[in-house]
Amino acid sequence: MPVNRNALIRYRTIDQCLQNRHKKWTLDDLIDACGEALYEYQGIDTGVSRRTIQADIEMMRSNKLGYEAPIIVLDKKYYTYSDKNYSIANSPINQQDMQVLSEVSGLLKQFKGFNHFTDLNEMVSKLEDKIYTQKTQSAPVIDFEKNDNLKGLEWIEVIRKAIVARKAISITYQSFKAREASTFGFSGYLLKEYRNRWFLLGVAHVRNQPLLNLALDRIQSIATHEDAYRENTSIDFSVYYNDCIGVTKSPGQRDCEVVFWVDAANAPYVITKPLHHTQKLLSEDETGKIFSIRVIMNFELERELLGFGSKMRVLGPRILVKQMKAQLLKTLQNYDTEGPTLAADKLPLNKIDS
DNA sequence: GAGACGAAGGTAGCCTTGAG
DNA sequence: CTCAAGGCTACCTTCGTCTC
Repeated sequence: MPVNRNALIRYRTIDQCLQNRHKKWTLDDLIDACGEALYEYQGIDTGVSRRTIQADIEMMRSNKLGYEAPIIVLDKKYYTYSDKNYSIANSPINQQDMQVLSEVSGLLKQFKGFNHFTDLNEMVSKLEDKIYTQKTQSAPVIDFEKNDNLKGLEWIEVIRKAIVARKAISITYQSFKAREASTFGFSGYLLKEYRNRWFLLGVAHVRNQPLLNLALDRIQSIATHEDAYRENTSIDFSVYYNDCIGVTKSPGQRDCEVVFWVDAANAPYVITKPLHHTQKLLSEDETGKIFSIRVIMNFELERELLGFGSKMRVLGPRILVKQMKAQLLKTLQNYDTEGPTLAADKLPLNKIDS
């Protein structure tokens, strides 16, 4: 909504007049006050018409500028605010913005409960907390895990725009394994967050290239690309990650039943925060509980399970048990045998050591 | 950089409506 | 009858774009 400078001067003047409750303000008083203000700030000495001030009051009363000023007329001629604390200058962000945020928050709420929209729950809570903070000017009451220093966050917006506009992009990328960065055309389909790290799924413009998963922190630059966007015709991303923990997944990989035991003290953590939405409780006794999940075997699954250390034992499938054993043996060896060390004077001094 | 031009938006004036 | 509110429209101003 375009508002010119003169109009803003008039709104502020009317606001200041109506805040001064020692004087009774008629329409003519407001016209005079606005005329004076325009002369003072803009050198305009032609005054301002009755109709213009009426329109200004109407505009201030409306929500078009987010003011919704409670202007009332007493005794058929005296203008005042019904709320003596009201001022158009009080809004930390304008009320229209607030309303838009509230509406968006309400809209996102509708998606709560759908599995593939679970990420939105978090966003809605963040949004609501932000809005609450703006409304009350108090400190946030929800603190979310975040890592502002994470590399690659700057690419999120440019990638999101490219996906929405269905435009191919040119990405310069260097994986942790690669010695040198390479540049290629890319059609992005999905931005995905896992454990505070962002990934981009799509296809590189190389012949017969399968679906590729790029970590945003390894992207060095993004530019526009002349190639036509390659549409995603085969993958339904709303269910693509349903059989998987994390983001690592190769095409054609089949899920399997992973069975694991968790000790009695830690089982409640697994019950209240399931490793996967397919998690089932198979059996329990006083020592612990046995669960199963149906997922594909990948790096993230292994890492998740290893994270429980001695509190968990994988029971199946056999190949995973073997892998876990091998990893844990290697972990033990890392502590037992001669390995990398840090000179004593470089070690941080912790109270707990002394 | 200056001037011409058109589009968009702002303002004024006239008018009607409706409440008290 | 008075006055606030608001619809309609002509005119004015401002701003961006184009051309020289």
